[in-house]
Amino acid sequence: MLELAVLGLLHEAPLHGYELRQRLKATLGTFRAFSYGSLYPTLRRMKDAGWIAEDEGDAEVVAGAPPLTGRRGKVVYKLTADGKERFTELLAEAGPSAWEDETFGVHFAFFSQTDPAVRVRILEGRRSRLEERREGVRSGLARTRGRLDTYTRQLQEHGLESVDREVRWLTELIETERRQHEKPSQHHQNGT
Amino acid sequence: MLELAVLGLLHEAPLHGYELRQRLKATLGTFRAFSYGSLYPTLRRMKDAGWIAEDEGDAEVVAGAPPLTGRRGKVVYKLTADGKERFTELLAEAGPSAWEDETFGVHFAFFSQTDPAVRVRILEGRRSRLEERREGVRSGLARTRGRLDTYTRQLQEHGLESVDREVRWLTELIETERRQHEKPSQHHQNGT
DNA sequence: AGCCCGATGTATCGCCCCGATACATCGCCC
DNA sequence: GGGCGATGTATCGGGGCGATACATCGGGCT
Repeated sequence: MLELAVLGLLHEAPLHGYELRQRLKATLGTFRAFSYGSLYPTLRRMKDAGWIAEDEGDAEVVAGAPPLTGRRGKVVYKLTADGKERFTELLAEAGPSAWEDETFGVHFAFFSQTDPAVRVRILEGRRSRLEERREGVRSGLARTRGRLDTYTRQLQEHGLESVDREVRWLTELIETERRQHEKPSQHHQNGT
Repeated sequence: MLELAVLGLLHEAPLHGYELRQRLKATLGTFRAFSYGSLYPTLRRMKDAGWIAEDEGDAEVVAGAPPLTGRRGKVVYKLTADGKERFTELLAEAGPSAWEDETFGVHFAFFSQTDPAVRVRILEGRRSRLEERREGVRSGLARTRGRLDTYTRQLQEHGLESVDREVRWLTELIETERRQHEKPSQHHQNGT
């Protein structure tokens, strides 16, 4: 997951760890943060795998700064060719894991780099996943009607509404996608 | 976390692992599941710590079933005295960790066993945590206005609305709590 | 009668991520 | 000249998750 996010951010510009984290927060918004405790090890893993590389050569971007005594300084990372390939690969995969809570958000954040058909696939997958969950909670609520204390019931209902809200959001997004999808070719409606 | 949840569920009745998981899903609703991969190790840890104990003696509840050749059978767990104490302790703590996403839900699920004053503390803590987050995202959105691509912006806005919705939910709950809090003794109504 | 399958049931393993913590420097204000 | 908050890199322990393995039970299908 973090791997995909890092790939996506570095795809736009080289960054160092700290900045990467800021961008992560800004890009993913409310639903995910990724601590340094995950970021740095991931960066190391990705470097070892060859997806990213240190970009020490461009350190002169900060040349206006003082001589830097013995200091380690920032480590700027950039995507390698393999990394770009890997990014494309991950974006195109879009398996069932992509409709999981956390994963979905990361995929969504990089939708502008994603193939339109894949976008729709992910949105629909996410939606049906949520619909299943909604049904599960609904039937559970119906089955235990009355036997639940106030707080538990309220928790369930609040969750239910949240899920429902996201389903409606996804539906809107899917419709928008389809509308834009129609332009390249002619109008043609498809079934399931 | 799981520890608190298990304590809470066993506080009502002895259960075995599988059933515990079902209850977990039914009680926590949409926001958390807890896999067996966490449950069983936790059960072991808690047993070692002395909070829970195997309740093999009551295995006769299923006495109607066949002789059970050499089968291991269900392992039913129940709370020990220490476990009950621990549960009460955890419920009363309600430190800042209790307003974190995952933790809050678990605490909330057992609100009916929680001291009213603590309930309000948790709800308010949770609310201010969310308000901070909301402000962060809001200012971030304002700062990067326009420079964001459609999808990233939409993700942020959706998240923002979700947070806002939960804040309103919490506010309602807090008001309800306060109203009930006002007549701790007897018939003495007329509120704010 | 024979068979498969899905629900019930316990358990482990490797991986990922988080929070806490440590340490160092920078720029700035007082 | 001192402190302090932001910037910056890094590690560690622990908890949770998904995948997986294995076993039994009840029921339905043929």
